[in-house]
Amino acid sequence: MKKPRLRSIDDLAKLAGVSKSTVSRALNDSPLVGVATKDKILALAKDYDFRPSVTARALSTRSSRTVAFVIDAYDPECGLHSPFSLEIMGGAATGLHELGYGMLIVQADGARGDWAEEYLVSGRVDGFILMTYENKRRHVQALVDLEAPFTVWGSCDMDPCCSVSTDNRLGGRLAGEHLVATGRRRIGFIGGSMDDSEVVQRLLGFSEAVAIDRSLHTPGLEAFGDFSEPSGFVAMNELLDRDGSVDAVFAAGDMMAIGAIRALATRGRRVPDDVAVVGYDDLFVSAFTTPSLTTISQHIADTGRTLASRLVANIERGVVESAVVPVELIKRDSA
Amino acid sequence: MKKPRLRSIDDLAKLAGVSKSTVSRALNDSPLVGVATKDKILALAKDYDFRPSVTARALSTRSSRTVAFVIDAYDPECGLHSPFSLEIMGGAATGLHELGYGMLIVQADGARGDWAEEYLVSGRVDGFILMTYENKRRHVQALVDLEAPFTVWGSCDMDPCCSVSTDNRLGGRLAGEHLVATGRRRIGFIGGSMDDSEVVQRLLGFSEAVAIDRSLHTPGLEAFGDFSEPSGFVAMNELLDRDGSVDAVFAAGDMMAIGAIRALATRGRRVPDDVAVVGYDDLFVSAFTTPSLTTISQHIADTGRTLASRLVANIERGVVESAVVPVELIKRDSA
DNA sequence: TCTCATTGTGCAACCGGTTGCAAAACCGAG
DNA sequence: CTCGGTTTTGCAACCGGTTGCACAATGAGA
Repeated sequence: MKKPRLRSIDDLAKLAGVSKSTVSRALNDSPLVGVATKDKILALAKDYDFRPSVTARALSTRSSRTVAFVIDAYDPECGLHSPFSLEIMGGAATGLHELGYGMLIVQADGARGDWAEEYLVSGRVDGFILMTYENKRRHVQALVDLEAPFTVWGSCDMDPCCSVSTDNRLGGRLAGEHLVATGRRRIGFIGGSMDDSEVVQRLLGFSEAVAIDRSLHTPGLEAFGDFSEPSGFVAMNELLDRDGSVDAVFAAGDMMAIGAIRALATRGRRVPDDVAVVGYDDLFVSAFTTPSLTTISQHIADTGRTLASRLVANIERGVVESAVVPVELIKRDSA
Repeated sequence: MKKPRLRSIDDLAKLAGVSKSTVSRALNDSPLVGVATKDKILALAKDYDFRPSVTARALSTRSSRTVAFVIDAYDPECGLHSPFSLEIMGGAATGLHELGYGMLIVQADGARGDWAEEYLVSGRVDGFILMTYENKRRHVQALVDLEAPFTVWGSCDMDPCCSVSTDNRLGGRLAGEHLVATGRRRIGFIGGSMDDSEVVQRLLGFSEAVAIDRSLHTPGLEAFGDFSEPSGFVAMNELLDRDGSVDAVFAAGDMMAIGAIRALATRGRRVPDDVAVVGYDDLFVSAFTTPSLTTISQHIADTGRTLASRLVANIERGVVESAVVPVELIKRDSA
């Protein structure tokens, strides 16, 4: 039998011999419909493969069931080129889908906060997942001003603010302890900017671990990049120039660790024999570098899902609660 | 002066002392409004920072100005873990934004084609960008059956079908020629599945280049993976077991090339001194591997933009026209 | 001054759902 | 059989835009 396409809830209503309100209620599993009627309507809907218009629904309910995943286009750590952001995004997409939400990709221009209104006020999205380091305060402020539901990756001291972050201090300590335990004597640190509290915490934890013997790490043995690979390359060279006896480095991001390894290779140092390298993030590629990278895992995919579920909780129930996902040392070949 | 938030076009109409139709036309830059009226309305809109509801607009015009970027969750080359897909996605997001479209991330389940209806029929999106290898035919067929506008990455012989691909044969030839020119004598090939026409073409071009001297490459010197890094690792080991005198490999994907390099390192072969490696794709990370990867660039970001612009052309003007983006050899350290 | 185009503007229907409220249907108890 | 209460159902308004069509205003030509 030929089944004409059902355009709207009205068509389905006619077919079932009821009113559109009843159909609407049946499709939303409302208790205000009789069981028999509901079953009949649902069977019919399934039979005709009917899909109600999400647009109409959105207009009527003033909620789009869509959120924006915002990445700062020019942020080296969080831009569209950053493997880290992209992996978080994957996790978030999965989480949102499970919760029945769609995910829109938005590239924010660091300069203007205007994107927030563009997407929220126009009703395109119900909330935001924010992925940014460099302009975090500005972006968060824009969202707070708008009273928009959002979650943000990384620690955030603003209020109200639902952040999902990891225990950076613990991560730093795990890295330091591992290097100390494997007998390293001169351990350097490569960070992102010290304006970034993530970096500060990682360094802090790292220092604690190393502090059992002050000779292991001196404050001078630190260099800073921007989380990008080339900046890790540069930073490693700086460290080597400053102190040729370095026998280990802890980099606060895997891409920088990878850059450091490249610098070491260029200067003929073997990893891990001459210099051990520990990274931070556990990117997808980090298992496949040569040598594979020992690193602190932030369980990126889980983090993405958490960002998703917290945001939905905020949108639907007004719950604003930050989360901390666990970190873990992943032992591979580089240290 | 305090500016109350304008909820709708009606509010703005009252403010301007005109009807909502006029406001609607003014905002859409219709020629049916007087210039003076239009200017006045636009000024007012700007002043009050008014954003019309995209939802209402979508309902009325039956177009969401949103497209879905579909990735096959379980496809090793195109899943959410594939750097290649993610980079294309970045390009597509940029292109779509420039064209005033939003991009929704959809993870398709290879098994069911059901996602297409879910998103199109419900009016969530106007079209699809398809990123898949393994289930390409099935997915494309689903879209064709729905008469949905879409563009697909990679060659596609189905009709109607707007594909954006690269000249794989030329790419393969460039790789082969480079290896021959640098004096390699025993050149292996690592492909994805031969069911994949991309791979077939790359091998074909490669063979042409190498054919000037049949001894350079023998049909037996081929191994196949699935574009993932571990599969490249395995394939490289196979080649080495089969013929220890291999002095070069062309891998049909960068992740496999990276896996091959790891295998070579494990077995104590130096790259490029003992064995040269050429990849395919020019991923973001390929510049940062150790050694950095010589590869065939597909200009991934441009490709993403092209996917976007073709799709929009299809949606808005019904134009279905495939595109081929140029390839280029990027010389780095691995060959 | 009167016509007739030519613009410019407004009315009202429509897009396809949701939902408050009234009314109908049903039920058991008295 | 009537009554009061509990389900079920339907009507109609609403969400916030777009657009066909009728009508008003304007200006040029006769």
